[in-house]
Formats: sequence, structure tokens, C-alpha cells
Amino acid sequence: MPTIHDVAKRAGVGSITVSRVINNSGYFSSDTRDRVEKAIVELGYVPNTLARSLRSKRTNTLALLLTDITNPFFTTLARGVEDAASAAGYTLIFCNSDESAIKESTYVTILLQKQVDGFLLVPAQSKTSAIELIRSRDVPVVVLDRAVPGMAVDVVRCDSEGGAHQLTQLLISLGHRCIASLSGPEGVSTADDRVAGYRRALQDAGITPDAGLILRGELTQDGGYQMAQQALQLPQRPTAILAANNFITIGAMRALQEAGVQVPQDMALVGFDDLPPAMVTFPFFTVALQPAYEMGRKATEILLQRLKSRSINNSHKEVIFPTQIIVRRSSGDSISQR
Amino acid sequence: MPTIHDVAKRAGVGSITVSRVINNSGYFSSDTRDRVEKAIVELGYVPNTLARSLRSKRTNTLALLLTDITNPFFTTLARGVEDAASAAGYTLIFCNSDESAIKESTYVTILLQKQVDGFLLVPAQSKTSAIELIRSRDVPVVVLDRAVPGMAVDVVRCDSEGGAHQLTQLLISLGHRCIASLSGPEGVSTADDRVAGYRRALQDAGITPDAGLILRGELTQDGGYQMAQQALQLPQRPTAILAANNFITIGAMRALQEAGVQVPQDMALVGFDDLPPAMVTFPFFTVALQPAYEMGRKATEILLQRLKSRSINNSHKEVIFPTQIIVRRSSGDSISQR
DNA sequence: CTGTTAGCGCCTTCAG
DNA sequence: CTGAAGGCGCTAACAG
Repeated sequence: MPTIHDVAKRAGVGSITVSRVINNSGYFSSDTRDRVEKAIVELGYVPNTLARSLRSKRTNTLALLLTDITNPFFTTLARGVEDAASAAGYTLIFCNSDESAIKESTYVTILLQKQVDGFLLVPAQSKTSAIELIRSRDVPVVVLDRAVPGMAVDVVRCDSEGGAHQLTQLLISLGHRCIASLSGPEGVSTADDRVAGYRRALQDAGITPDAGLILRGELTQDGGYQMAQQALQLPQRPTAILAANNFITIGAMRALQEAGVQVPQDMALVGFDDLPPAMVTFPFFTVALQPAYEMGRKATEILLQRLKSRSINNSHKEVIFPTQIIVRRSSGDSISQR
Repeated sequence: MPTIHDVAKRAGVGSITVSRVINNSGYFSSDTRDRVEKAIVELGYVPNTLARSLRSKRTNTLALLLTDITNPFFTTLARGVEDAASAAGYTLIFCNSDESAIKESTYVTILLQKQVDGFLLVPAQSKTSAIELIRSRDVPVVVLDRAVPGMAVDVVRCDSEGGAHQLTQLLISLGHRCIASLSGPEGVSTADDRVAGYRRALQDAGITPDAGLILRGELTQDGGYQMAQQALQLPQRPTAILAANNFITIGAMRALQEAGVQVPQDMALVGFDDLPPAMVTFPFFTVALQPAYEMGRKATEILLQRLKSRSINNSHKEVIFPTQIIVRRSSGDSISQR
């Protein structure tokens, strides 16, 4: 493994000169450049970024810490992050926290040791020590997808409250009065916000939300399955369901199918997050679409901006993207036409 | 940012002793350990992995270089890789080559500079310089998903030829005689193998494959869309289509829908790669399923094994997983019953 | 059980 | 335009 020294010797120059040629910094004659470049090629020299980073204190590496890359929403978001990062010369380390605050902290510690330049974090819980851990080392973070109330930190997320409000409004306009909300764990801001938007829409319509209709569980297919089963057991069975994410939607759908409940005839079903068009043949679900790719891009841009200006403690941005309601078949027609 | 020196001073020991405590290596009294650990906590010391790696020549980082994380097949594969890597104390850098050999080489160069301990590579082309680049630096690689004929390298992939053979056989058994094959670029082993399996099945059945029925394009939705349109223009329109991956399947489906061709009534359609059950409500496509998660896991295990034994030049493994044929509605009933 | 010495490969500082 | 000295934070190798 040749080092900068070997190249210098072969080119008959000092090693600092080689460094200057590699980084195209300072002065050197074009003759020197040629000799150095020749030596580099002949030796197959590859600079050691580790050593460089040790000196420069910059690794050109960002950390992407999310809950589960397997969820198409996060996959798309990750792609947005990677594109923006690599365009700026950064590479990406990614980790899955699986919604566990413990895994999250463990990863943050490892990533801090690796001296990543910045973090893109989808926090497992709204109240997370991970952010404090990162901030205590003066490393920039941008929080993605979820709000972290009371923390001075950049956030890029979607208007979950508004999206849920619109979806619920849609259901109400179709004549539904008994609507169940299947959401994620308390403390996860997107889950909380989607319940809040649901509540507000009901109140706007003068409907008193029945507490039993508000179910909380995991943001997984299993969670959706279980909550939908519970919803079907309620004394007054709902005529519509609002699911808080794509996996809950699918799980709920499965429970309904098993119970012989037809969507949308017997039960309207709307949710959050669309599947990418490249993945779905028969679009069926009415959803609030979040611009995952754009969110990833934007968050990365903000992070890179912070890195460039080294201004961590300034005022913090909160970028909130609107959701886009896409009406398809799962919401059904107006109930009164039945 | 405190260093190992600061900790040593505070604990009243030499810095090497701190190092020993941190890494739990060599000998030290339990009293020393306590003093050092106390100092570490008090200072909020975090070891600098960069410096450690510079000495130890190991970064505990693996590179995952694939074509597009957005494809659910690769997402699942990536998750398998990450789980196996993190269980062994490794973190993962991931990059998307978008099937471009140039991007691929660029990334490999960057990753080599970052001194990653090993590579997991989905090569953009069967004939790729990336592998040679990596091997020239004596860094272990495991190739994923695609074969690289003539290269002495570990490979974990699926039996594409066999899967295509079975799918084609299925179509033949249903009475189809005029079957189109929509595959990826020549030189991509999975694409080539899936054409080969298709050919063999036809020959087995005594059918001479018409060259016009074998279409090649991109492994994308767009590619599938275009190839399906071409297939519909053929003088003798096929009664069935074999698509080489999930995106081609979806694209083909779209083209058929637009042309008013019903699947499976007017055209049977079978493909490769299933969508994860967590993602799909109405399973429709008959597919050859590849065990993506297991492939990722297995490849990572092999790579970690190589890292442990430092044996790069020994005999190389080729692990070939079977595909599993899942028959659903898109393949339709026997043609003779119409 | 503990410490000293000497670098890993690179780049900042200062001197030609 | 070029180079020598020194150190980033850590740990092998060798003492004690």
C-alpha cells in the first residue's frame, strides 16, 4: 500500500508537494504536477482519507439514522438524502433503529466515534436523548419526518396534522360520522399529530369524537391488523378508518378482508404515505402523500449548509411540507347514496 | 473535545492504560479501571475511531454498493446486510450506482480511500473494472445478486436461469406457445440468465424461440413499458410475457392496461421478484421469488468470515439460492379452456 | 500490572 | 514555487 511518501520519493519531490498536487492547493509548477501524477499512476497510489480526516477534522461522511429502511417512505427519503449527499461529495452511513430508543443511542455513540460530520435523524421517540448526545459534541443534526417539541434543532417534516384533517374531512363529506383512527405509539409526533388532525376535523363538523374510536398501536402491518380487529369489535362499528401510515393501512386491509368486510362498500379506508408508482399496478388507496424524496433532499441541503457555515447555534429552521391528498377507490362514494 | 491524554492525566495514569481499559485488552487492576472509567465519564470522553483505525488498519466499516435502494428487492437485501453487519459490530456505507459503471468506479475509489474493510457489491455490469480495482488493494469483496463470469470472487446470487425456466415451463403448461421475454441489458448476468432459462424451457418443449420475442431494455418501469409496447406490435402477438424483474413487470402491466389488453385473459404476465407482503394488499402477479433478505445476510456472513481469516485468495464460494415460484392470478388458467 | 517510545499517513506552519 | 519539522489521537512493541 503506497503512501504519499513513496509517491514523493518516486517523483523526486517532498511529500508536501504531492499533497498539494492531490488537493490542488497552493503553488506548484506544471512540470512538478506531471511528475507527481505519473508517480501516482505508476504506484497505484490511493490517498488515505483516514489520515487526512485525522488532521482536517472532517470526514465527509454523514449519518442517516432512521427507523426502518424497509418502509418505502423511508427508502425514498433515503434516496433523496443519498443523492444530495453524494452530489456534494459526502458519503452516507445508514442505520435502522427499529423505533428503539436504545438502538438509536447505541448507533449515535458509534457514529460520533466515527467522527461523522453531521446527522440526519428520524427520532424513535419525540423525547429522545440522542439529539442531546449529538449536540453535546457540537455536531450538526437535522431531524427528519418527526417533530421534537422544545428542542432547538432543524426539522424537516410534513404537515401530518393538516393531512389527517383533510383526510378526515373527506370522510365526513362522504357522510361518515363514526370514524376510527388507527395510529402509532404515543410520543411519536407523526402519530400524535395525525390523531390531532383527526380530532380537529371531527370537532369542526360538530362531531364529538368517541374515545373508543381512537386506537394506538405500532406503526407496522401487525399493528394495523390488530387495531382494525379491535375497531371491528367496538359496540358501534365504525364505517370508516383513518390509518396513520402505509403499513397500518395494509394491516388493516388484511384484517378487514379476513373479517369479510368489503372496502369501500362496508368500510371506507384512507391512510398516509403512498407506494411509489413504480411499485403498484392497481392504485387503490386514498392517501395523504408525503414528498419523501424532497424531504430527504431538503434536510440534507440544510445540513450541508450548517456544515459550510459552521453555525450550529443560530436560529433553527422548521421546514414543513404539505401533504397531497390523492383520492382513489378505498374511500368509496358518498354514504348517503347507498 | 477531550483526548485519551486528558483522560490519562485526570486519572493519573499513562494514556496507554486508558487505551487498555477502553479496549479491555491486556492487564490492569480493577482499581485503575475504576479511576479511568470515572475520568472518562467526568470528561465526557469519546474515543476517536479515526485515529484508532489509522493505527489498527481496520475501520469496522463495510461498503454496500448497489444499483438502486429504491427497488424493494434491494431494500430488503440491504436490510439483511445491515442486520448482519451491525450484529458483528460493523457499520455500513451505502451507495447507489444506478446501473452506471462509471458511478460504480467513482464510488469504489472513494470507498477505498475511506479504507472500508470490505465490499458488498451488486455490479452494474458483468464485466466490471470495479472488482479488479478492489482486489488490487487486497480488500475483500462479495458480489451480490449477479454473476461475474471468469472472476475469482465470492458470489451470492439466485438461480435466475432456473427460475426463468420454471416460469416459462408454467406458461407452456398452460398452453402458451408464443411467449415474449422482456429482459434487462445484455451483460447484466441476471438479465442474461433469465433469457437463457426462457430459451431452454422453450427448447425442452420443442418450440423454436422466435428471436423477435426476445426483447432487451432497461430493468426499470420505463423499460418494461417500452418493451411491452414493442411486444404488442409484433406480427404475431404473444399470448404471454415473462418479465425479468419487478419494475419491468409493473411497466409492462401499465402498457397492457393502456392498450386495453386484459391480464390474464388476453395476456398472461409473470415476473421476477415479489413485493414484500407488508406492501401489497391484493397479490396478483405470478412470480419467481428471490430470498433477498437471506441473500444479504449470507453475503455479509461470508464477507465477515473472510475478514476474520484474512484469506482473500483461497478458493471462492458461489452460493446460489433457489427461487420460489408463487402462482397467482396474472398467469391465468390454461389457454385451452378458453 | 504500568509506562515509554515510536510511528500510522497526512497536512498546517514556517522557512527557504 | 518547494521543503522540513511537527503533530492530529491512538496503539504496537518493547521495556520495566
